[in-house]
Amino acid sequence: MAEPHELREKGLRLTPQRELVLSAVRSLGHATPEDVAERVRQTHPGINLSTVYRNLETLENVGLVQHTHLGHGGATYHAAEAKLHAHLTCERCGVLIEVPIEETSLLTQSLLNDYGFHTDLEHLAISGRCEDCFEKP
Amino acid sequence: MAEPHELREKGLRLTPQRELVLSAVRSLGHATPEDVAERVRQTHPGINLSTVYRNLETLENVGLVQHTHLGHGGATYHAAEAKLHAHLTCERCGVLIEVPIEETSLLTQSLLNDYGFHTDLEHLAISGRCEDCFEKP
DNA sequence: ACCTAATTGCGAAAGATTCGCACTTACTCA
DNA sequence: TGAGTAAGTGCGAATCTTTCGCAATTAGGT
Repeated sequence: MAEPHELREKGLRLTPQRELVLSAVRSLGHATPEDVAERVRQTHPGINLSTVYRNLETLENVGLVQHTHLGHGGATYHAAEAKLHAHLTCERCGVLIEVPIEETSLLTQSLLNDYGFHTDLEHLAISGRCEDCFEKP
Repeated sequence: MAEPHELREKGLRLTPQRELVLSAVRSLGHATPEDVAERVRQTHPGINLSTVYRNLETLENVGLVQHTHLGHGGATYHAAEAKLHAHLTCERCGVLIEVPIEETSLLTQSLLNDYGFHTDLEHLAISGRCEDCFEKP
C-alpha cells in the first residue's frame, strides 16, 4: 500500500538530498543553485554544492523543475508544476514579474507564422525597465 | 581641420587597442569578448583579454556598442548603430535570427499597458526552437 | 542479508570575468 | 614643442560559477 513516491515514479532513487533539493525549489519559487543549497543546508548541513547542481539537472531531465535565465550569468530554477508564465526582469533593480503565457500569444503566433520559430518564453526572461525604474533615470 | 574622431567625441582617448576593439565588433556582427580578442589579435597580437573586456564596457557606456544575452553564460556584443532588432535563438542548434523590432510591438505595447513594463528586447534574446530543430525531436 | 548501480562528497579543474598595481602613453597646456 | 598627468594597458592573481574524476556510500532489487 506504500504509495510510490513521485521521485520513484520518475525512475529516480529517493535520497534525502534529492528530496530536499526538490522541496527547496518548490518553496523558494525562483532560486539559484546557491539559494537552493543554502536552503537545503538548514536541514542537511553537509550537502555538497555539486550534489545540488547534479540534482537540479536530474530533476529537470525528468520534468520536475525548470530553469530560466533572467539576465546575467546564473540560471534560476523553479518547480515545473507552477503555472506557465513568462518572466519580465528589470535591468535596473532586478525585480521579477511573472506574466501569464497568454499575454504573449500574439507575439509567439507571429514569430511562428513569419519565421517558423517556436517560442519558449519560459526559458529566457524578457528584459526591460519596471515602472519605478523607468521614471527615475 | 582634423576632424574629431568618433571616439574622441565621446570623451575617450584614442588608443590602437580601443579602435581595434570597436572595429572588430562592427565587422563581426555578434561576437563574444573572446571572438573580439581573436579578431583584434590579427593586427595587434599582444592585446590583453582584460583590455578587450574593459574596452567593451567603456564602449558600451558611451553607446557605441551593446551587449545581448543569447542564453547561457556569455554576452555577445554588436555595434549600436545596427538596426534595432530582437534576437531569436534556437535552444537546440543555437542559430540566431534577427527580427525587426516592429514585429514585437504588440507584445511590448501590452506589457506596457498591463504591467507598466518598458520592454527592451535588444538586451535579452527570445528562446525557442527553430523550424528545423522543432521538426526532429 | 547481499549485490550492483546510482548517488554522494570532495578536491581539483575549467571557463569566464574582474581586480590591483606598476608601467606606458595619449592628450593638455604652458 | 616638451613636460605633466590622468587614462589606458599588460600582467598575474583572484573570484565566481559550474563541471569532472574518483573513491566511498547507499538505495532498491533479489
